[in-house]
Amino acid sequence: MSLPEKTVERLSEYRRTLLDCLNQGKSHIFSHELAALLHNTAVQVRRDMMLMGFTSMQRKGYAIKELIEAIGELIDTSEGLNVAVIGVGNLGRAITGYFQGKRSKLNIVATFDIDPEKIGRMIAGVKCYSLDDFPKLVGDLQISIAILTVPPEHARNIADFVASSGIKGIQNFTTAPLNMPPHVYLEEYDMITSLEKIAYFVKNHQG
Amino acid sequence: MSLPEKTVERLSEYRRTLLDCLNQGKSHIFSHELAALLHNTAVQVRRDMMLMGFTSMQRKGYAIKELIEAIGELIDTSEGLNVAVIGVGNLGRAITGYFQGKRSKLNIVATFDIDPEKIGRMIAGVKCYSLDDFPKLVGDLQISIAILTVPPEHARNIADFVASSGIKGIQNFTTAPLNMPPHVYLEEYDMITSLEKIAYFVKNHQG
DNA sequence: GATGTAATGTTATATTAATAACAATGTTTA
DNA sequence: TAAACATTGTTATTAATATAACATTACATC
Ligand SMILES: NC(=O)c1ccc[n+]([C@@H]2O[C@H](COP(=O)([O-])OP(=O)(O)OC[C@H]3O[C@@H](n4cnc5c(N)ncnc54)[C@H](O)[C@@H]3O)[C@@H](O)[C@H]2O)c1
Ligand SMILES: NC(=O)c1ccc[n+]([C@@H]2O[C@H](COP(=O)([O-])OP(=O)(O)OC[C@H]3O[C@@H](n4cnc5c(N)ncnc54)[C@H](O)[C@@H]3O)[C@@H](O)[C@H]2O)c1
Repeated sequence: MSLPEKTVERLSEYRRTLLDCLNQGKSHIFSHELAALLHNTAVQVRRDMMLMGFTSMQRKGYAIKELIEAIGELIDTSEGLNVAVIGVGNLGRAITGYFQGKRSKLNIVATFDIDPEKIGRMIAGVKCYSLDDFPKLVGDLQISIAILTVPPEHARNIADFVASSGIKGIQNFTTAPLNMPPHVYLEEYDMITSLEKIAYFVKNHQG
Repeated sequence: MSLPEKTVERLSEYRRTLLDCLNQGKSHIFSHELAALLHNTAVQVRRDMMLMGFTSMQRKGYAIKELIEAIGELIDTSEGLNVAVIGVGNLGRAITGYFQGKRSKLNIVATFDIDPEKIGRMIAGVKCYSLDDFPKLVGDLQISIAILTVPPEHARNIADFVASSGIKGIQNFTTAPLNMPPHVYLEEYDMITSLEKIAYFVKNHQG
């Protein structure tokens, strides 16, 4: 009953692009226009619209404002989702800083570390807590998503700990593959692998 | 003729895991052992082995050292591939710093920016050049892959510029979707989209 | 009002990837 | 040596995703 993963990804991208269009004063957009802005195809756009049950003004294209709202209905929760960053090193700091200032329904409300130098301080605009306080703060701050940017050798233990504290989703930037229970939605991004894949296809000159 | 993308990704992960195994003194590994370390299945491992044409010691498992080398044959080039980071902000610095110290066949040999404060200095251990010098340095330093971490509003122009200078692969961390000619292998990772996807599946409680 | 057209919504097909099925092979043990 | 077993390599099936095909709609124009 839920949308395909790839469609959800595209909806997120559609929305961001549509917000730009709205700011430029556009009120409607054709499937092929949106497709061109995102380097995919008009058919794909229309198919995604169909899957989410959104229907156009016949012959006028899709109403941008309404579409943005419809995507929001699917992706956002009314109060927003609170996010924690675990491990405030170089990457964790970059991510935390990046999200500050972006007003969205995803708010980084806390960071966690074990380095006493960092605990208690504001890091990239967000308070850093001891990881020991995580279970308590999950409840207090209504945290539902954790971004994992700790050293890879600790990733598994920390992920298990975090998951057992009631988190619903994890974004793992560590190179250590995780194994989560089914009630925790896990998304992994392995930067090294991603680059090595590029290397492979560059080497085997796919073009 | 070339391997499926997903297989290439897994090969990279296999190799990293296998290196750990080798360090622990293991010489052979069964498909189900490797699978368990990576939370995928033995069948998937064997199928990948088949696709890359690697064959086991019957009943003894796969020879780890040889397998690592075989994966290297596919992914690495003998001299290694040189990489540039374009846009040395928070994310670019984190990535550059991360790759320093990792000895691998992927070397970040230069960074580029337009901020005069940064140009000419060492940033995260690598010299920062003016983007204007990029076409020249691509040749001098044999750069074949660019990591794009510039502000999204400039991403398209810079990507076009970089591609026209002879780069073979681009890793785009910008939220701006790119459109590259077929001889440039493009990999995009959109962190916002990735998180919004988690939000969607958390909200729709897939577990 | 018929005709052409530009766009949509939906069904059908093709591609890609994951999973399952299973025969073949070597190993151990009786 | 035969039977039981563990493990592999490969082929077959299923699932997920993207692409294509096409009938339908609304409107413009003659
Ligand atoms: N920096 C990058 O661009 C990059 C690229 C690819 C992968 N990664 C991965 O991201 C992770 C973080 O990378 P980084 O460069 O930020 O590393 P880092 O060393 O700068 O940061 C790690 C942080 O985690 C903290 N930490 C250590 N143990 C902890 C624990 N038990 N609980 C909570 N916090 C703990 C450390 O105090 C430190 O602040 C690593 O797993 C790395 O493999 C990073
Ligand atoms: N920081 C993150 O964790 C994060 C997360 C998601 C996406 N991103 C994306 O990554 C990109 C970089 O993010 P950041 O947080 O590092 O931003 P940042 O502002 O810290 O860094 C941007 C850098 O690009 C340089 N720059 C600007 N114009 C340039 C040009 N024309 N040529 C070369 N360099 C130029 C700036 O001088 C600066 O050093 C952005 O597109 C952002 O959307 C970052």
